[in-house]
Amino acid sequence: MKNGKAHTIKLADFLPYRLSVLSNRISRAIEVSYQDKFDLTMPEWRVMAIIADDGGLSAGEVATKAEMDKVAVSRAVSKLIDSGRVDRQFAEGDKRKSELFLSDDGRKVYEQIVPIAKSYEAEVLGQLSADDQVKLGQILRKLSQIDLDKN
Amino acid sequence: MKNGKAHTIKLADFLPYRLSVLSNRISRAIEVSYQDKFDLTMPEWRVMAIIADDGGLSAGEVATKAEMDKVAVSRAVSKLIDSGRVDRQFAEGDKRKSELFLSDDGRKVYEQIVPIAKSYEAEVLGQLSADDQVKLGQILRKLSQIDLDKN
DNA sequence: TGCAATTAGTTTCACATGAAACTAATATTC
DNA sequence: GAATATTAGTTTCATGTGAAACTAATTGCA
Repeated sequence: MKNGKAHTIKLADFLPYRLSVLSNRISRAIEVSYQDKFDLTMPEWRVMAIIADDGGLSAGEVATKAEMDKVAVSRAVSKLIDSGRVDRQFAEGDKRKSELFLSDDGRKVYEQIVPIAKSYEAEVLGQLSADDQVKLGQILRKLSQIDLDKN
Repeated sequence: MKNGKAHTIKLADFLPYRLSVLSNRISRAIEVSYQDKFDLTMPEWRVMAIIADDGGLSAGEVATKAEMDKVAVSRAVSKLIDSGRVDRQFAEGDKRKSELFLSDDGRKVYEQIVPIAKSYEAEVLGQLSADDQVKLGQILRKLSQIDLDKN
């Protein structure tokens, strides 16, 4: 996985590009499967998935957990509230802070999308041996610790 | 790397999500490093990288090689021509078909970005042992063969 | 206790992008 | 040779998103 010359690059061998193309292809396929059916974008899906796992989170906490920009979370939450899939209260101790929950509708949609999403994941993982699946998990865990800020 | 219950999902363990977050973080870091400095977007960079490797390609061929949408390639090419980094001719045998080349300016920009991009790649790969780097390459190659269209 | 700094989340503006429709050129068929 | 289908690439329109600025509420400090 080495790129030869110092001043040329082969995108096909460039790790960031390969990761990006693969990831986009997988994510896009999953998104296409639910976006029309449920009138739901990927940011909205991710917010729902975080809230389903842990009701009562603030928008800021969702942003942190989902590794999403707070603006994106804010927009997704607004749309989810408008569509009746998420309910919002404000914390008693801090009126700025929202507390987000899936509504009944939201949970129904969530529970319908989960098996779809999982079947895609299974299909992807099905390309790999059990050993390679474990290995991939380990590698992704290591890589996800990286801090690439160059300040 | 298994998600337990059939109707719930933990994003943190969901492979497509993990790939997406990791990939976006890496790609974003690289993009930030050149976009202001060179007034260049990621689609433009990718087009340049493909053309640098193989001058005289058509826009359609670039789209195929870069796994990019033809509209995105068209837009990137237009901007690269406007900024004087790419030259375009049209094929003698087919006036619809463009033939794209990096200009001198384009090649200079390209040669400045390549080491930056490679240093990010090296930093990412530096998180892994040599064995794991090889393994990751194998796994990505396998996964990239997947066809997720569900028609 | 009042004021400045900080925080939680929202909105604005400009630009990017997805989807569809379009133009011009070529290939195919009759 | 003409008409139709297809291809290469572009443009239009609507929506999403990045960056910055904003509002309201809370915290910290003098």
